[in-house]
Amino acid sequence: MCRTASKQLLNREPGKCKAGKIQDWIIKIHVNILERMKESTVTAYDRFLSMNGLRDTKQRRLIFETFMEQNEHLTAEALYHILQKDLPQIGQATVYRTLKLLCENGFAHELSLHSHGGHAQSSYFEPTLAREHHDHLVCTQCGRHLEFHNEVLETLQEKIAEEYSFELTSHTHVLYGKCKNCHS
Amino acid sequence: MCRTASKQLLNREPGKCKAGKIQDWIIKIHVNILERMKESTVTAYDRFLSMNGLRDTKQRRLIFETFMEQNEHLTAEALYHILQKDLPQIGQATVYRTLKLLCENGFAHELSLHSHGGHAQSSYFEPTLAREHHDHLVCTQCGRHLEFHNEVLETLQEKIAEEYSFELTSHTHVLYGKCKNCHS
DNA sequence: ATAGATGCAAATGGTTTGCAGCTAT
DNA sequence: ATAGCTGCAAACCATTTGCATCTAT
Repeated sequence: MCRTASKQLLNREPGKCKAGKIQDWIIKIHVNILERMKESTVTAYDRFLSMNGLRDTKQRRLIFETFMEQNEHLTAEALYHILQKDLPQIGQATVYRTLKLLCENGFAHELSLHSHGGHAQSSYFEPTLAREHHDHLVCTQCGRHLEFHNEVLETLQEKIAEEYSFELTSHTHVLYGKCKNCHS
Repeated sequence: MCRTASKQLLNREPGKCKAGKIQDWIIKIHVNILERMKESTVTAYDRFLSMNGLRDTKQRRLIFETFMEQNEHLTAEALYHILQKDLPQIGQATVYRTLKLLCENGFAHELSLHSHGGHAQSSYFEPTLAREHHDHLVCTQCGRHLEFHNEVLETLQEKIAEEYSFELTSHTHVLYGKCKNCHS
């Protein structure tokens, strides 16, 4: 049982044999890395504030921390509702202003996951943090969204940009369709 | 001179030699194909109207024709201004309504080329017509946009969708960066 | 003390909608 | 005749902004 390929490592119960121990280490290291990243993000945030003469206010700090804890993207409105639990008098404008600030400084980025125009539809925000870059699959029926990442695709994009002498800074890539549950 | 590679065919003056003649034919055929496509689009439009009990009004026809002549994507507003020259009393609402109708029925599609949220920014529309599918490169500095098409990328998207059991219907793929002129 | 941040309410602006009158069928 | 269209103006709605007030520095 302990001879199984490393591929299967992560499906095992920990501590059962040497492989189990290795798995424990891996998990420990992983958690550690995440912790460090979080720490360094907070540090980066502090440095960012002081370097730009921006004030460390109660609401700004709370928005930053609450937002960074999210591992799913969410709308400004949704974040606002979460924040209200901790600080009832917080204003929507402050949330929007702070989110914008975070986006402009690499702590967050904004996504438009709606397939097409219509009434203004709210955009989503996600923390840049420890998360790898990813793009999205959106179900046009139930609205569910999945994330995907494909290295070949990323490389391809860079090549295309190069071909047109573009200095690539970001991209939007959303695939729309019907998800497993929604196409009969 | 007539021995040049076919690659160079299109840069030559027509009718100078055999290759010139071939070029003339190619152009003729190409124009012909475009004509036919245009014709069949108009026919499809007529059929679409009658099959759905929709009326063939002056404004609807004009919007359709004017829009289909565009070979660059444009905003509803821009189209509205063009239309006003031919039919001054036309209303924005009619333009929006018709554009929506065209999108819903495969004659047009809508693009959001703005990198990120902010105030509602207008989306672009482009005729489906004879144009191949393409995606966009947008310069975040000067706003210029280029089109690109990459078959590998398209195939890759299909594979990704398949991997997640998604029935793909459309996608948004925009690369943002600085164009040749804008990055010093 | 004071530049900067906040909360409120009003403004924005692309797009949609209600409605009374118009027009293809 | 009548169901569908149109133009107008008002409504929508996510986001931004002006401003008086508050607060980190």
